[in-house]
Amino acid sequence: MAVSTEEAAGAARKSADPALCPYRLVLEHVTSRWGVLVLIELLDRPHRFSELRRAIGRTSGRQVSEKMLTQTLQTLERDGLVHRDAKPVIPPRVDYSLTGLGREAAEQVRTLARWTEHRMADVEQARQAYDEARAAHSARA
Amino acid sequence: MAVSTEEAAGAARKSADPALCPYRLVLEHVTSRWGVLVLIELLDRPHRFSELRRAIGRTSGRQVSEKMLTQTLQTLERDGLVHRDAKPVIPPRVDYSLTGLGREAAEQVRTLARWTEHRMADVEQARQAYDEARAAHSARA
DNA sequence: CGGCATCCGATAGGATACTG
DNA sequence: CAGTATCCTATCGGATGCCG
Repeated sequence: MAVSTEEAAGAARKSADPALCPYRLVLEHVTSRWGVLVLIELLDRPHRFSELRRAIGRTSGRQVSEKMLTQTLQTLERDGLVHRDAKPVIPPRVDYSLTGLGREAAEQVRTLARWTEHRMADVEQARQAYDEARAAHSARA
Repeated sequence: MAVSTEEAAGAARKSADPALCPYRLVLEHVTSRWGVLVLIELLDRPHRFSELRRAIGRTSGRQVSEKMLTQTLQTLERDGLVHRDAKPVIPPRVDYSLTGLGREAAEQVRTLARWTEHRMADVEQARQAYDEARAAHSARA
C-alpha cells in the first residue's frame, strides 16, 4: 500500500480530536469498550493474542473481533500501557503484558469494574423503579 | 446477527446488547464519553442542564450536544447514579445531582481521570518512542 | 429552559479473505 | 498464530426544528 511517512504517522493518531484535551484521549483509550477488558485481563497474567481474545470472550460474554483487539492493543501499546513481545518464530508468537504505567491504570479500572459488579443489585433496582415510573407516566395519557 | 426476537416488551430501552454481562453495560455507561465528564462535573456540585453543558465544554474543550447530554443523563438516571429534580415552573428548571451510588462511581472515575492527567508526560513520551520506532522500521525498505 | 423527534455524516466495530 | 486489508452495517453523535 506504499504510504508516505507523514500518512503513516497520522494514521496512528487517527482518532485525535484536536479540540479535546490530551488527557481525555488517554482516558478514552483506557475506558474504551475493549481497552477496559484488555487491561483487566492482562492484570492477571500476560496473554498471547488469541488467548486474550478467548479470555475476553469468556469474561465479557462476547468475542472481540481480531480487528478491534489489534487496534485496542496498538493504541494501548502506543500510550505505553501495554508491552508487546513478538518472538520471531514460525508460527508467530506474540505475548502482551502490562507496563508499570499500564498496571497502575489497570488496577483502577479493575476496581471500578468490581465496584460495578458489586453494585449491580442496586442498579437493577433503580432501573426497575425508573421503568415503572415511566410506564405509569405514559399510562396517564 | 445478534439481532433476533425482542424489543416487543416495549420497555426495552436503548441498545442493550443481550450477550454482554449486565455489569459490563453499567461500566460502559459510567465510562462513556460524556458519562465520565458528567459524573466528574456533578461531583463538584449539582448543575442545571445548560449549566452542565457549559461546564463540560469548558473542562473538556468540547461542547456536548443537547441530545447526547440528555441521553447520557437519562442513562445515568436510570442506572440510579444521577438524580433528576424537575421543578414545574415556567421557564422550566431542572437540577441534576449525584445519588449515593453515583457519588461512589464518580469518585473512582475522577481518580482515574486525575491519574491520567498526572501521567500524561509518561504517555506522551511513550508515544514519541513508539512513533519513532515505527518510522525507523518503515524506513528500512 | 429543557427537552424530544428527525435527519444525516462520521466512525466504531464485525465478517471475511488473505499473508508471513 | 498473529496479524493486515477490505467491505459493510450499526451505532454514535451533531444540527436542526418543534414543543411544554
